[in-house]
Amino acid sequence: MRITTWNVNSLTARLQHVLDWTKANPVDVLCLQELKLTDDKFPLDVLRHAGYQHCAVFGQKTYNGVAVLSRHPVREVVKNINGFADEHSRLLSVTVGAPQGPVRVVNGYFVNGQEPGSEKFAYKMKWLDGLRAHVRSELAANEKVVLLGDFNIAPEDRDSFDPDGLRETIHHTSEEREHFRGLVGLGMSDSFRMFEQPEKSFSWWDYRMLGYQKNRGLRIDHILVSDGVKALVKACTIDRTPRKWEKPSDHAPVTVELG
DNA sequence: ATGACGCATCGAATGCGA
Repeated sequence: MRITTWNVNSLTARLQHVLDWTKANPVDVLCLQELKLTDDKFPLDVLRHAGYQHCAVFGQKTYNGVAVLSRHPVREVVKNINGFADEHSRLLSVTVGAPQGPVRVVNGYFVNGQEPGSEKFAYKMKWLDGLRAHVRSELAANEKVVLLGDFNIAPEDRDSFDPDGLRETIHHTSEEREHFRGLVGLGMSDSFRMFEQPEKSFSWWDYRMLGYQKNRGLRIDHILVSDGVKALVKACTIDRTPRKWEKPSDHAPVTVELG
């Protein structure tokens, strides 16, 4: 069973990439972020035809928007963070009826935050407070929990192409990293770091100034797993292939394989 | 400090991303 997270930066602009990628990589569950479309514009029929019979969608016009595409039934769909009023569509929690037993999948498009000290950064911190409480309750209620998505946090220096030059800038601040460790502290593991990985492994590269060609990137897309999932994890990989295609998303898909 | 690139918005210039 494979579960993938991919920030597509507009599903409308990236639909063909999603179809091409899933044809080559028919993962069981595909979690998307930054749909940038409303629910009524979601290409449900096309994705069903591609094998994703069970879709949960939480869209928004122009910005944000998340979805879970699944080959197995999904149930108990929850939009956004319980008890946290939010104008944005950023979090979608579903239970996937997997062959190995139910897996609670929490798909997030975390707040960017723009700049430390800004209002948007304060919103990011509040959102992360709410998320931690949300994940704590999911862990209390479910043995198998997967928290994945675009975290907009580079957890460690090795997750950035320029950790010294970018120290305490957005995605690199101590507060953001403390929040990442807080999520891990609830009893979750960064599946990517369970395995030996190439140096300078990133999941996002700036469109500008040949960011991808120079591998000036960040690892900000993550898959965290609860202890009940950890024992099943066989691999976690970033697929840079679609980043080389014409008109790519600036993010690459990240996939965890469960045995 | 600014812009660089891409996407969305009713039609051009701007906001936003990371």
